[in-house]
Amino acid sequence: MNIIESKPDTAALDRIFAALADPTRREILRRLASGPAPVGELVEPFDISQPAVSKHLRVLADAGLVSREPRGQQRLAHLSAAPMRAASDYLAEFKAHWDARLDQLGAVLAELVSITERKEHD
Amino acid sequence: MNIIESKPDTAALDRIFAALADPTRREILRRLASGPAPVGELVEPFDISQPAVSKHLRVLADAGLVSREPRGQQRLAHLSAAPMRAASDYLAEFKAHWDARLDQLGAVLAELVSITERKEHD
DNA sequence: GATATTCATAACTTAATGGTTATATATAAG
DNA sequence: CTTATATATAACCATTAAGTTATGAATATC
Repeated sequence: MNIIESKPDTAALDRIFAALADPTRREILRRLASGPAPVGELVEPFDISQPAVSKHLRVLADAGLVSREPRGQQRLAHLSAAPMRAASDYLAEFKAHWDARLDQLGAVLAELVSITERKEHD
Repeated sequence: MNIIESKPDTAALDRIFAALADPTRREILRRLASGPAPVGELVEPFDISQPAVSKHLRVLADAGLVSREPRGQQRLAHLSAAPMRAASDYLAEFKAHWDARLDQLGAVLAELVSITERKEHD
């Protein structure tokens, strides 16, 4: 079986979605999108302790969403967005359904067209 | 502020991602993608109790991912995928980062910068 | 080498999650 | 009207999660 096309094992999706379910972690990811940062810098914007941020970073790293790079006495966190693709691919399976209202709209339009056509045939 | 373009409040994203973080719930959603189903039918494929499934359905409903329709003595669960769009939109912010080649390029550039800086300090 | 800085880890608390069994409620069927 | 079926809810248990404070380990600085 082709690794490239294989579906991600569900445990990986578990970790990715769980990591994304926390607003602090999403903020951290957003910050990292603009470049790597040491832990201290990631603590600043939040009203939580440094160990709390370190724990969030561990959750993100376990999900594969950040990598760590020792840099002197600090440890830079890098965004590693690749696993998000698995999450995005999962959601894409439902795209057809979240356009359902468009489908409904389509039905309404079809009905209107139908009515219009009937009128035209009067 | 335009409701249509407003970003989803973070609590909504919390619930959506958390709902998606459980493999049983993802299986339920996949089943519902092929049409509404009563609770009993959703229990069958799993080795867990009916109340457990009812609780999963409540989590999914709280996230807006399923709606319930009483139908006689059963309660049909319908997929309601619209909120997934918010999750998908969130992930889309990172698309530029999850391309593997861009990641590698980024790493290479970082390395070059690192080397350059070291040289500058010589 | 002593001290400061940066971060991780340990130990703990509280709350949330996912499961269970037992039971209640509502509708359907006899 | 009684009984069966479908589902929800309650009460409980074990595990995980998110936070805390205290402390340890590694690196930088004086």
